Amino acid sequence: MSEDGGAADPALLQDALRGFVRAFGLHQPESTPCGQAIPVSEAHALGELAQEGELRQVELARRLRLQKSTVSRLVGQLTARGWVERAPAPDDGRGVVLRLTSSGQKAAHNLADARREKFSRLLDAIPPHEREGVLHALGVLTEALDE
Amino acid sequence: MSEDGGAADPALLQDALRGFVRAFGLHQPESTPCGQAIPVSEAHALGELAQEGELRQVELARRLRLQKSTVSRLVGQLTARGWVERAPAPDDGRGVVLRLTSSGQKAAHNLADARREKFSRLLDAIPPHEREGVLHALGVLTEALDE
DNA sequence: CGACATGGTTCGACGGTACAACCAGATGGT
DNA sequence: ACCATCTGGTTGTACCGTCGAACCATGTCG
Repeated sequence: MSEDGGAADPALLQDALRGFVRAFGLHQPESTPCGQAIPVSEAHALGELAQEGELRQVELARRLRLQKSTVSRLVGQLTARGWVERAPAPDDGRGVVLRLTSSGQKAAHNLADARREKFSRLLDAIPPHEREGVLHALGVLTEALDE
Repeated sequence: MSEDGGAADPALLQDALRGFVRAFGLHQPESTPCGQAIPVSEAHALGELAQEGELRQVELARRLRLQKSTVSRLVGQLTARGWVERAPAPDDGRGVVLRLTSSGQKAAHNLADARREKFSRLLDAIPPHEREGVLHALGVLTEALDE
Protein backbone atom coordinates (compact mmCIF):
# COMPACT_ATOMS: atom_id res chain seq x y z
CA MET A 1 0.00 0.00 0.00
CA SER A 2 2.48 2.59 -0.96
CA GLU A 3 0.79 5.83 -1.70
CA ASP A 4 2.96 7.15 -4.43
CA GLY A 5 0.93 9.25 -6.79
CA GLY A 6 1.15 6.78 -9.62
CA ALA A 7 0.08 3.55 -7.95
CA ALA A 8 -2.74 4.73 -5.73
CA ASP A 9 -5.05 2.09 -4.33
CA PRO A 10 -8.23 1.58 -6.36
CA ALA A 11 -9.99 1.04 -3.05
CA LEU A 12 -9.42 4.65 -2.16
CA LEU A 13 -11.06 5.80 -5.33
CA GLN A 14 -13.89 3.40 -4.73
CA ASP A 15 -14.50 4.64 -1.23
CA ALA A 16 -14.30 8.23 -2.32
CA LEU A 17 -16.82 7.71 -5.08
CA ARG A 18 -19.16 5.65 -2.94
CA GLY A 19 -19.19 8.30 -0.28
CA PHE A 20 -19.86 11.00 -2.79
CA VAL A 21 -22.68 9.09 -4.46
CA ARG A 22 -24.46 8.45 -1.20
CA ALA A 23 -23.97 11.95 0.09
CA PHE A 24 -25.31 13.40 -3.12
CA GLY A 25 -28.32 11.13 -2.85
CA LEU A 26 -27.77 9.78 -6.31
CA HIS A 27 -29.05 6.36 -5.46
CA GLN A 28 -32.47 7.61 -4.58
CA PRO A 29 -34.98 8.72 -7.17
CA GLU A 30 -34.22 12.27 -6.23
CA SER A 31 -37.67 13.69 -6.47
CA THR A 32 -37.70 17.34 -7.39
CA PRO A 33 -34.19 18.17 -6.26
CA CYS A 34 -34.66 21.90 -6.44
CA GLY A 35 -38.03 22.63 -4.97
CA GLN A 36 -39.68 22.57 -8.34
CA ALA A 37 -42.31 19.88 -8.72
CA ILE A 38 -40.53 18.15 -11.53
CA PRO A 39 -38.91 14.74 -11.76
CA VAL A 40 -35.22 14.77 -12.23
CA SER A 41 -35.10 13.09 -15.61
CA GLU A 42 -37.48 15.66 -16.99
CA ALA A 43 -35.27 18.35 -15.56
CA HIS A 44 -32.29 17.01 -17.45
CA ALA A 45 -34.20 17.01 -20.69
CA LEU A 46 -35.57 20.46 -20.03
CA GLY A 47 -32.08 21.75 -19.44
CA GLU A 48 -30.78 20.43 -22.70
CA LEU A 49 -33.70 21.81 -24.64
CA ALA A 50 -33.43 25.21 -23.00
CA GLN A 51 -29.78 25.33 -23.89
CA GLU A 52 -30.10 24.21 -27.49
CA GLY A 53 -33.40 25.72 -28.47
CA GLU A 54 -34.22 22.92 -30.85
CA LEU A 55 -33.17 19.33 -30.64
CA ARG A 56 -33.73 16.16 -32.54
CA GLN A 57 -35.10 13.50 -30.26
CA VAL A 58 -32.32 11.11 -31.14
CA GLU A 59 -29.81 13.77 -30.24
CA LEU A 60 -31.43 14.28 -26.87
CA ALA A 61 -31.09 10.56 -26.26
CA ARG A 62 -27.43 10.73 -27.13
CA ARG A 63 -26.78 13.57 -24.74
CA LEU A 64 -28.64 12.03 -21.85
CA ARG A 65 -27.15 8.63 -22.62
CA LEU A 66 -30.56 7.04 -22.63
CA GLN A 67 -32.32 4.57 -24.89
CA LYS A 68 -34.64 5.90 -27.50
CA SER A 69 -37.59 4.20 -25.88
CA THR A 70 -36.85 5.93 -22.61
CA VAL A 71 -36.55 9.26 -24.30
CA SER A 72 -39.76 8.75 -26.19
CA ARG A 73 -41.62 8.29 -22.92
CA LEU A 74 -39.81 11.16 -21.33
CA VAL A 75 -40.74 13.51 -24.13
CA GLY A 76 -44.28 12.24 -23.88
CA GLN A 77 -44.42 13.35 -20.28
CA LEU A 78 -43.04 16.74 -21.14
CA THR A 79 -45.55 17.29 -23.90
CA ALA A 80 -48.29 16.18 -21.54
CA ARG A 81 -47.22 18.99 -19.26
CA GLY A 82 -47.38 21.35 -22.17
CA TRP A 83 -43.71 22.15 -21.97
CA VAL A 84 -42.49 20.60 -25.19
CA GLU A 85 -43.77 20.43 -28.73
CA ARG A 86 -42.99 17.68 -31.17
CA ALA A 87 -42.68 18.66 -34.79
CA PRO A 88 -41.73 16.54 -37.79
CA ALA A 89 -38.12 17.01 -38.79
CA PRO A 90 -37.94 18.98 -42.03
CA ASP A 91 -35.04 17.02 -43.48
CA ASP A 92 -36.02 13.54 -42.35
CA GLY A 93 -39.50 12.12 -42.45
CA ARG A 94 -38.82 9.82 -39.53
CA GLY A 95 -37.33 12.33 -37.20
CA VAL A 96 -38.90 14.48 -34.54
CA VAL A 97 -37.76 17.95 -33.59
CA LEU A 98 -38.34 19.04 -30.03
CA ARG A 99 -38.89 22.60 -28.96
CA LEU A 100 -39.88 24.19 -25.69
CA THR A 101 -43.23 25.95 -25.58
CA SER A 102 -43.32 29.33 -23.92
CA SER A 103 -44.66 27.58 -20.86
CA GLY A 104 -41.74 25.20 -21.09
CA GLN A 105 -39.27 28.04 -21.32
CA LYS A 106 -40.76 29.50 -18.21
CA ALA A 107 -40.43 26.19 -16.42
CA ALA A 108 -36.86 25.83 -17.60
CA HIS A 109 -36.09 29.27 -16.32
CA ASN A 110 -37.53 28.57 -12.89
CA LEU A 111 -35.64 25.34 -12.79
CA ALA A 112 -32.39 27.00 -13.73
CA ASP A 113 -32.85 29.54 -10.97
CA ALA A 114 -33.52 26.87 -8.37
CA ARG A 115 -30.60 24.85 -9.57
CA ARG A 116 -28.25 27.76 -9.51
CA GLU A 117 -29.38 28.49 -6.00
CA LYS A 118 -28.70 24.94 -4.97
CA PHE A 119 -25.27 24.74 -6.50
CA SER A 120 -24.41 28.13 -5.21
CA ARG A 121 -24.98 26.87 -1.70
CA LEU A 122 -22.91 23.81 -2.43
CA LEU A 123 -20.14 25.95 -3.80
CA ASP A 124 -20.23 28.05 -0.67
CA ALA A 125 -19.66 24.93 1.38
CA ILE A 126 -16.42 24.24 -0.44
CA PRO A 127 -13.41 26.05 0.94
CA PRO A 128 -12.45 28.71 -1.59
CA HIS A 129 -8.97 27.42 -2.19
CA GLU A 130 -10.37 23.99 -3.04
CA ARG A 131 -12.91 25.09 -5.59
CA GLU A 132 -10.74 25.16 -8.60
CA GLY A 133 -9.29 21.77 -7.76
CA VAL A 134 -12.73 20.24 -7.38
CA LEU A 135 -13.90 21.51 -10.75
CA HIS A 136 -10.76 20.32 -12.41
CA ALA A 137 -10.96 16.92 -10.76
CA LEU A 138 -14.53 16.38 -11.89
CA GLY A 139 -13.49 17.10 -15.44
CA VAL A 140 -10.61 14.69 -15.24
CA LEU A 141 -12.83 12.02 -13.75
CA THR A 142 -15.48 12.42 -16.40
CA GLU A 143 -12.90 12.17 -19.09
CA ALA A 144 -11.49 9.03 -17.55
CA LEU A 145 -14.96 7.50 -17.41
CA ASP A 146 -15.49 8.14 -21.08
CA GLU A 147 -12.84 5.68 -22.12
CA MET B 1 -7.09 30.58 -11.73
CA SER B 2 -7.08 33.59 -9.55
CA GLU B 3 -10.16 35.75 -9.55
CA ASP B 4 -12.49 32.91 -8.70
CA GLY B 5 -11.66 32.67 -5.06
CA GLY B 6 -15.13 33.43 -3.79
CA ALA B 7 -16.92 34.30 -6.98
CA ALA B 8 -16.65 31.09 -8.96
CA ASP B 9 -19.69 30.48 -11.10
CA PRO B 10 -22.05 27.89 -9.68
CA ALA B 11 -22.86 27.00 -13.25
CA LEU B 12 -19.40 25.59 -13.70
CA LEU B 13 -19.86 23.30 -10.75
CA GLN B 14 -23.25 22.34 -12.00
CA ASP B 15 -21.97 21.46 -15.44
CA ALA B 16 -19.08 19.53 -14.02
CA LEU B 17 -21.30 17.48 -11.77
CA ARG B 18 -23.90 16.89 -14.43
CA GLY B 19 -21.29 15.63 -16.84
CA PHE B 20 -19.81 13.37 -14.25
CA VAL B 21 -23.15 11.93 -13.22
CA ARG B 22 -24.11 11.12 -16.77
CA ALA B 23 -20.75 9.69 -17.65
CA PHE B 24 -20.79 7.47 -14.60
CA GLY B 25 -24.24 6.29 -15.57
CA LEU B 26 -25.62 7.17 -12.18
CA HIS B 27 -28.98 8.15 -13.51
CA GLN B 28 -29.67 4.72 -14.87
CA PRO B 29 -30.51 1.78 -12.65
CA GLU B 30 -26.99 0.58 -13.14
CA SER B 31 -27.69 -3.09 -13.44
CA THR B 32 -24.81 -5.15 -12.19
CA PRO B 33 -22.09 -2.58 -12.68
CA CYS B 34 -19.29 -5.04 -12.21
CA GLY B 35 -20.25 -8.07 -14.22
CA GLN B 36 -21.76 -9.76 -11.21
CA ALA B 37 -25.45 -10.55 -11.55
CA ILE B 38 -26.42 -8.39 -8.62
CA PRO B 39 -28.43 -5.19 -8.43
CA VAL B 40 -26.55 -2.21 -7.26
CA SER B 41 -28.50 -1.55 -4.09
CA GLU B 42 -27.88 -5.10 -2.95
CA ALA B 43 -24.22 -4.60 -3.67
CA HIS B 44 -24.09 -1.60 -1.39
CA ALA B 45 -25.71 -3.55 1.41
CA LEU B 46 -23.43 -6.50 0.83
CA GLY B 47 -20.41 -4.27 1.04
CA GLU B 48 -21.43 -2.81 4.36
CA LEU B 49 -22.16 -6.20 5.81
CA ALA B 50 -18.91 -7.67 4.60
CA GLN B 51 -17.04 -4.82 6.19
CA GLU B 52 -18.82 -4.85 9.52
CA GLY B 53 -19.50 -8.52 10.02
CA GLU B 54 -22.69 -7.89 11.91
CA LEU B 55 -25.09 -5.04 11.56
CA ARG B 56 -28.39 -3.99 12.99
CA GLN B 57 -30.87 -3.41 10.23
CA VAL B 58 -31.57 0.09 11.41
CA GLU B 59 -27.86 0.81 11.26
CA LEU B 60 -27.67 -0.42 7.70
CA ALA B 61 -30.47 1.98 6.83
CA ARG B 62 -28.56 4.81 8.39
CA ARG B 63 -25.41 4.04 6.44
CA LEU B 64 -27.12 3.68 3.12
CA ARG B 65 -29.27 6.70 3.81
CA LEU B 66 -32.43 4.77 3.03
CA GLN B 67 -35.83 4.40 4.66
CA LYS B 68 -36.40 1.46 6.92
CA SER B 69 -39.08 0.11 4.62
CA THR B 70 -36.68 0.14 1.71
CA VAL B 71 -34.04 -1.61 3.73
CA SER B 72 -36.49 -4.20 4.95
CA ARG B 73 -37.30 -5.10 1.38
CA LEU B 74 -33.65 -5.03 0.40
CA VAL B 75 -32.70 -7.39 3.17
CA GLY B 76 -35.58 -9.62 2.15
CA GLN B 77 -34.07 -9.93 -1.31
CA LEU B 78 -30.67 -10.75 0.12
CA THR B 79 -32.05 -13.44 2.40
CA ALA B 80 -33.99 -14.86 -0.53
CA ARG B 81 -30.65 -15.25 -2.30
CA GLY B 82 -29.33 -17.02 0.75
CA TRP B 83 -26.69 -14.37 1.32
CA VAL B 84 -27.92 -12.87 4.56
CA GLU B 85 -29.39 -14.22 7.77
CA ARG B 86 -31.72 -12.33 10.02
CA ALA B 87 -31.41 -13.03 13.72
CA PRO B 88 -33.23 -11.42 16.61
CA ALA B 89 -31.16 -8.81 18.35
CA PRO B 90 -30.06 -10.09 21.76
CA ASP B 91 -30.44 -6.77 23.52
CA ASP B 92 -33.62 -5.59 21.87
CA GLY B 93 -36.64 -7.73 21.17
CA ARG B 94 -37.66 -5.62 18.19
CA GLY B 95 -34.32 -5.44 16.49
CA VAL B 96 -32.85 -7.60 13.77
CA VAL B 97 -29.20 -8.44 13.42
CA LEU B 98 -27.92 -9.12 9.93
CA ARG B 99 -25.04 -11.39 9.14
CA LEU B 100 -23.66 -12.75 5.90
CA THR B 101 -23.97 -16.47 5.32
CA SER B 102 -20.90 -18.23 4.00
CA SER B 103 -22.50 -18.05 0.59
CA GLY B 104 -22.98 -14.34 1.15
CA GLN B 105 -19.37 -13.90 2.11
CA LYS B 106 -18.37 -15.60 -1.08
CA ALA B 107 -20.61 -13.31 -3.09
CA ALA B 108 -19.24 -10.28 -1.30
CA HIS B 109 -15.74 -11.43 -2.08
CA ASN B 110 -16.48 -11.87 -5.76
CA LEU B 111 -18.12 -8.52 -5.82
CA ALA B 112 -15.18 -6.86 -4.15
CA ASP B 113 -12.86 -8.38 -6.72
CA ALA B 114 -14.95 -7.21 -9.64
CA ARG B 115 -15.28 -3.79 -8.13
CA ARG B 116 -11.60 -3.47 -7.51
CA GLU B 117 -10.99 -4.49 -11.09
CA LYS B 118 -13.38 -1.86 -12.33
CA PHE B 119 -11.99 0.93 -10.26
CA SER B 120 -8.50 -0.14 -11.08
CA ARG B 121 -9.25 0.42 -14.74
CA LEU B 122 -10.80 3.75 -13.97
CA LEU B 123 -7.79 4.73 -11.97
CA ASP B 124 -5.57 3.77 -14.87
CA ALA B 125 -7.50 6.13 -17.08
CA ILE B 126 -6.66 9.04 -14.82
CA PRO B 127 -3.32 10.66 -15.53
CA PRO B 128 -1.00 9.75 -12.64
CA HIS B 129 -0.31 13.31 -11.61
CA GLU B 130 -4.05 13.96 -11.29
CA ARG B 131 -4.91 11.01 -9.12
CA GLU B 132 -4.20 12.46 -5.78
CA GLY B 133 -6.06 15.61 -6.65
CA VAL B 134 -9.13 13.68 -7.75
CA LEU B 135 -9.27 11.71 -4.53
CA HIS B 136 -8.87 14.82 -2.49
CA ALA B 137 -11.51 16.67 -4.45
CA LEU B 138 -14.07 13.92 -3.97
CA GLY B 139 -13.51 14.06 -0.27
CA VAL B 140 -13.93 17.79 -0.20
CA LEU B 141 -17.07 17.56 -2.26
CA THR B 142 -18.62 14.90 -0.07
CA GLU B 143 -17.89 16.94 2.98
CA ALA B 144 -19.47 19.98 1.42
CA LEU B 145 -22.57 17.96 0.57
CA ASP B 146 -22.93 16.84 4.15
CA GLU B 147 -23.68 20.31 5.41
C1' DC C 1 -36.20 -2.37 -56.34
C1' DG C 2 -34.94 -5.02 -52.45
C1' DA C 3 -31.80 -5.36 -48.19
C1' DC C 4 -30.47 -2.99 -44.50
C1' DA C 5 -30.05 0.86 -41.30
C1' DT C 6 -32.17 4.51 -38.53
C1' DG C 7 -35.71 7.29 -35.75
C1' DG C 8 -39.85 6.59 -32.95
C1' DT C 9 -43.47 4.32 -30.41
C1' DT C 10 -45.45 0.92 -27.50
C1' DC C 11 -45.35 -3.10 -24.41
C1' DG C 12 -43.77 -5.58 -20.61
C1' DA C 13 -40.51 -6.05 -17.07
C1' DC C 14 -37.60 -4.76 -13.37
C1' DG C 15 -34.85 -1.94 -10.01
C1' DG C 16 -35.26 1.40 -6.56
C1' DT C 17 -37.31 4.45 -3.43
C1' DA C 18 -40.80 6.80 -0.49
C1' DC C 19 -44.90 7.31 2.55
C1' DA C 20 -48.53 5.51 5.35
C1' DA C 21 -50.57 2.07 8.10
C1' DC C 22 -49.74 -1.29 11.09
C1' DC C 23 -47.57 -4.41 14.73
C1' DA C 24 -44.59 -5.54 18.57
C1' DG C 25 -41.21 -4.54 21.88
C1' DA C 26 -39.03 -0.66 24.71
C1' DT C 27 -39.30 3.50 27.73
C1' DG C 28 -40.69 6.75 30.92
C1' DG C 29 -43.77 9.30 33.73
C1' DT C 30 -47.47 9.20 37.13
C1' DA D 1 -48.72 -1.09 37.28
C1' DC D 2 -50.42 1.40 33.56
C1' DC D 3 -50.84 4.05 29.72
C1' DA D 4 -48.76 7.19 26.26
C1' DT D 5 -45.16 7.44 23.43
C1' DC D 6 -41.10 6.15 20.90
C1' DT D 7 -38.61 3.00 17.97
C1' DG D 8 -37.43 -1.07 14.78
C1' DG D 9 -39.61 -3.80 11.21
C1' DT D 10 -42.96 -5.32 7.78
C1' DT D 11 -46.29 -4.77 4.23
C1' DG D 12 -49.17 -2.27 0.81
C1' DT D 13 -49.41 1.23 -2.57
C1' DA D 14 -47.57 4.43 -5.63
C1' DC D 15 -44.28 6.55 -8.27
C1' DC D 16 -39.86 7.44 -10.93
C1' DG D 17 -36.60 5.71 -14.24
C1' DT D 18 -34.58 2.60 -17.11
C1' DC D 19 -34.11 -1.27 -20.40
C1' DG D 20 -34.94 -4.75 -24.29
C1' DA D 21 -37.86 -6.46 -27.83
C1' DA D 22 -41.31 -6.05 -31.23
C1' DC D 23 -43.08 -3.17 -34.51
C1' DC D 24 -43.74 0.63 -38.03
C1' DA D 25 -42.24 4.23 -41.11
C1' DT D 26 -38.79 6.37 -43.47
C1' DG D 27 -34.16 6.82 -45.45
C1' DT D 28 -29.94 4.78 -47.90
C1' DC D 29 -27.13 2.03 -50.59
C1' DG D 30 -25.94 -1.50 -53.94
